[in-house]
Amino acid sequence: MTGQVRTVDGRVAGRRGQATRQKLLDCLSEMLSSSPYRDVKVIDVARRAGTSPATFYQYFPDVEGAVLELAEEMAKEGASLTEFVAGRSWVGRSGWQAAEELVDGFLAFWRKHDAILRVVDLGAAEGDKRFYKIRMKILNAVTNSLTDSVKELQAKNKVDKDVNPAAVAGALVAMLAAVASHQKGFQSWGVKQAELKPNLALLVHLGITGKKPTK
Amino acid sequence: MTGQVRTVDGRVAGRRGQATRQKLLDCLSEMLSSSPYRDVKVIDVARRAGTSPATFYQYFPDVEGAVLELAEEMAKEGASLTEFVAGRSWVGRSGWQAAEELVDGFLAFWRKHDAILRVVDLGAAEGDKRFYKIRMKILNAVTNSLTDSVKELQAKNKVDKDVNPAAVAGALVAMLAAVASHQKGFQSWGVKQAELKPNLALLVHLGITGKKPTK
DNA sequence: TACTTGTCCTGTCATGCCGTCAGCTTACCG
DNA sequence: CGGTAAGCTGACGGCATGACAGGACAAGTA
Repeated sequence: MTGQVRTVDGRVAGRRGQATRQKLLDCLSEMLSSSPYRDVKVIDVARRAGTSPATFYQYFPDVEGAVLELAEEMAKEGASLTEFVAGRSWVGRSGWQAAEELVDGFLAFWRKHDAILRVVDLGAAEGDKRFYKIRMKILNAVTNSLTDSVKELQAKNKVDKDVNPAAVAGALVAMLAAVASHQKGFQSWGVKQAELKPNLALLVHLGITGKKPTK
Repeated sequence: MTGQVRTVDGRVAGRRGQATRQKLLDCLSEMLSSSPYRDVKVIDVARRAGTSPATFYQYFPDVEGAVLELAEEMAKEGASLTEFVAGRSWVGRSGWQAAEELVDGFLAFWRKHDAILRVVDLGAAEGDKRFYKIRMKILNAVTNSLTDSVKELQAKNKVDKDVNPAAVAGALVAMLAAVASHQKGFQSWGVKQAELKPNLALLVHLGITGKKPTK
């Protein structure tokens, strides 16, 4: 599709160029993890990458542009979240297992990419369509899959008709995302990591099936 | 307690000073609603308030400092969220009503303060203890109240013993907060405002009581 | 080896925001 | 009316931004 990586002024980036570009992205990612988004400056990223601000501007229009690039990378990896939902059974013992694995996978993914996800979340909440789309891309796979699960259960009369599958699925996914980005916050309520997971799985199971899980 | 409002250099602010200070806060609030947090500059806020940057720095150490002030204001108002939970019964028909009203109140509060809440969320997620505390202050009231409700139901053997009340309450509150800040996002999944609320209430009810509501 | 070509990087510069200070104006009080 | 403290701003050094032209470098060619 897009194929070649291009600089801001239109040239195609070669081997060396792509390396510097990637190094800048890596350094930006580190900076995002260690300092507030608002304080991440082009000059700092460039310095850390052992290059100059001018070089940065050759590959990205601004900090936000580079962040979008990072986010796209992550979104690709996020496709793997689907495997925790697609084609799973939500009845009986396997339903509980599905819930547990979904929670596990979600929290792990979020923890791994927390810095960039914070920024994506902010951008999306501020109404920036580019960030919004990326957030969708990550969450859609899971949400749609869960939506289908609920619809199926509805068809079998195992879930009430007045439940809106998309609303429930979306809310559960939002819950997982929110809990994941504030994982530390739960410790101050006296909730430990290990305790959090089964309780989240319980909520997911309850939400999808309307019933308590059989463990 | 604190009593007087003070300038950065230690003087007490009088009538006129407080007015300017408040005007700066108001303008900052507007700016936060209309442009990305990263792009909110002191000079813009000052200009909008019809004053100079130097004046801004007389009352606030920086943009973040002023935002904290706004957040504190909001947190005070957030205390009113308690009324949607404290002393409510979660059994039978009134349980459903409690869930519905909690969801309603929460969404309304979030929609009203979305701009500042975005920033507080970001700050908290980035590990800034000041923002973190404010977020706590708002959510704690609701979370603790819900936690108590679950504990009560557990004491009456209406909820399983292996449920961690704090974890469930925290997760539900996080869900409400997350859904509230991405309300627009749900529309692209084909979920309308009006449909969202009852489904959220359902999830809350399921989470607290473990049972489907009787409407 | 010398020359050419296109990629890659940086020095430099105009612009604009940051954050501080000295100093001016305004309000209040005896 | 003079003193005092509050209130505001112009001005300034410092730093980030973003654009450009030109130098460094690698690879291919003769």
